[in-house]
Amino acid sequence: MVRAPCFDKNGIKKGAWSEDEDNKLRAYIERYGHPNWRELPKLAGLSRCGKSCRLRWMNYLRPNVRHGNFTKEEEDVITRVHNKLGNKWSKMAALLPGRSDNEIKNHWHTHLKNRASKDQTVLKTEQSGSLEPRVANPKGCPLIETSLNTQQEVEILLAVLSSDHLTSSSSASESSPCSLSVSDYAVPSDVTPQTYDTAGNLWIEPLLLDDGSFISSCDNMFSSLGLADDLISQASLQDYTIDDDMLLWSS
DNA sequence: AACATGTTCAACCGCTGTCAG
DNA sequence: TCTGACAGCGGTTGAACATGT
Repeated sequence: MVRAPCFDKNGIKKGAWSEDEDNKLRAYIERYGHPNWRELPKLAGLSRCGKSCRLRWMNYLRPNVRHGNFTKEEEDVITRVHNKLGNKWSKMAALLPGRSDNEIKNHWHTHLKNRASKDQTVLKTEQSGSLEPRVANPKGCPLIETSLNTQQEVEILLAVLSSDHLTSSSSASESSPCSLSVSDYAVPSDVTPQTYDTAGNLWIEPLLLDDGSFISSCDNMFSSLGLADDLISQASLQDYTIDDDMLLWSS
């Protein structure tokens, strides 16, 4: 299921990697690292281009890379992130240790895409005729947009809490405010992706930042939002607005 | 058994973002 | 500010394998 090896006009080999090539690449990187992919193949004695070496290393040879079936949890992460961000395979890979962006992309196209489109159809069918905002849907995983501070206007994506923790303020101002209470549960010190709290009812997705990094703990999350500890411990965070499918919030 | 068609996934390709000079 | 080199990303390809006729 791989491309047959061949050589281009410059003598650069293409196609499937042999075991010998893998061994050379692995041995070289383990010894010297990969400060310069372009130079690496020459130094490692490989007739490959730097890109090909990088791809081979990142997808198959680097330590801890995992292959084989995706778990239900992994598929859930992929589906949710795809719903929010689209084809951001590298961001998904960052959330799934040991999985490469290429593998996630392949898995999406071969297994999850059709399933997701079916789900969308069902969701639209269920939603038709209803004026309920998506935040009311417990599994709707609403997006929350915010900014780190007023200067930066850095939008971060939150896909934070199940809407069990989001309650509409019924008095309904025109902007349809919601409150998000963080006082009802203990904030775990190390919330990893796909984590439930001890009560089993808090689900937190890691927070994806514009720079591609993500926040994987509550402490990290709240500090990044500029929330003081005492506020975290006691407050209901007010002044969200619902805009279309999103919760909007400016710090 | 032979062929056609569909599926899977490793690898390639082109583009974009970043950074140093 | 511009330019070139480089790394990384995401779309696409194509060959092996699986399944159907």
